[in-house]
Amino acid sequence: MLEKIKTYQTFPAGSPLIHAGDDVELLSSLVEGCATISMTLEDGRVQMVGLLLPSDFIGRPGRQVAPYDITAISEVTLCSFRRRPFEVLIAETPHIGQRLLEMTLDELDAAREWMVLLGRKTAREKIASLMVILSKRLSPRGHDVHFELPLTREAMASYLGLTLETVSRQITALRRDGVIVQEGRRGITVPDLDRLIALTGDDTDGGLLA
Amino acid sequence: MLEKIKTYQTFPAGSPLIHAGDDVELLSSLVEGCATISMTLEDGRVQMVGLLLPSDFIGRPGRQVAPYDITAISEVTLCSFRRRPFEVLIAETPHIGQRLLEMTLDELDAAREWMVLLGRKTAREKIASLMVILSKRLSPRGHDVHFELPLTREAMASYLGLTLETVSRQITALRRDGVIVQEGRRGITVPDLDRLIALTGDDTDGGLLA
DNA sequence: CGCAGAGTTGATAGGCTTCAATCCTCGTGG
DNA sequence: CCACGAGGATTGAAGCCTATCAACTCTGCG
Repeated sequence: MLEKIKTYQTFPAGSPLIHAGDDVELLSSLVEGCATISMTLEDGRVQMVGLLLPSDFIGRPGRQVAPYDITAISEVTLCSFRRRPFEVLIAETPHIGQRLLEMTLDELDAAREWMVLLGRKTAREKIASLMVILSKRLSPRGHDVHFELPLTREAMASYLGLTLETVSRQITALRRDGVIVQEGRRGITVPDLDRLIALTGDDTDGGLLA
Repeated sequence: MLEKIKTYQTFPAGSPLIHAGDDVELLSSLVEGCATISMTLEDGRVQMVGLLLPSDFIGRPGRQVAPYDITAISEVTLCSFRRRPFEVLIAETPHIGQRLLEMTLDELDAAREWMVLLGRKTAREKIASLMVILSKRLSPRGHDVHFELPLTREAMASYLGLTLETVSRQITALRRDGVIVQEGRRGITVPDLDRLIALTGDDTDGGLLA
């Protein structure tokens, strides 16, 4: 049934997909590429509050107005549904509603983990944490841990609550210490993931690190 | 039907209500008092990731293991339901599921707004933001803006990603500037709420400030 | 009265930001 | 084919905000 109302769209890198305050008529699933969720203060300071990778969902059933800016940072393909038919579908199929609640709870957990990072971690720990997150989401299973950074230094800074200079310095430091190996500007290999994880400052038992 | 499975319980200030990693058998609604949601790093640094005030919900349907510590910071009264019957109720009444999704989305929005605070705001802006939040939730409507701080300086520091000394200094500074008036250690009056809001750094148009 | 916990205030230090200059890298066009 | 340009990234120096360490004050209560 979803088949009937879905459409695919592709946007170039840098496209604003949604602007805070807009009326949102389309709910989407990110099929390919990478986008960011961000908020801006009065004087222009920006904080990224979410990173969207393939399989992530964009938009909220039951909410007309977008609370955040969403921007493509690589070429992005979306699979979109019009709001109304989708909301009807949810109302009729409790199972989908439950799944949506599950996803929202996961997002909430991720947001809270990120609050700990923003509030209490050092620059070094922040960078290590980001690398671990990206390793888990982008590195193919089973192989050596390797991935391409989908973010510029500026975007990383925005996500981590740092400046781009500090991000650059800390990445340089991690490379000097042999914790990561760089291939070109964006390629990252992690020779020993446990060593990287040890630098995140996270409590290694307490449940959340699934 | 909820009537049949609900029980009331009261806990003294300081009680740990839930410890991260625990199996949670009871879902609750906070009836009276104030509690905090917090996470702890390896070496003991603590970040509060949520503040629970009357009418807030504790626990997640469908999630057995608690991801956070929840602690009473004043005497607290909970209205609790056993997990199973409550989950059955949700499955049978889509309306409740929708309400739960609504509440979770609200929490997510609050968490993301807090990420901006933690990542980008100055100490001054953080304190001002907290005061505004507490004004909105604790000050009786229609009167002058006045409330009692439910948090110690340390708890505020934990919530704001600061130290308690910095919190104390900034509160002193706000009082010196006449933005707030203190009555005793905990009483706060805000003579001009707009002036306080102007100090939060928040963008005053873009949607989220409902 | 005196103690304990919460809060305030002061001095110092450190980590990150800011400002600035330079270096890469890659795509473009002469 | 290679020089050139522009945006991204790195590196350096200086300064500021907040943390840290420490002493002291206030308040309520046994």
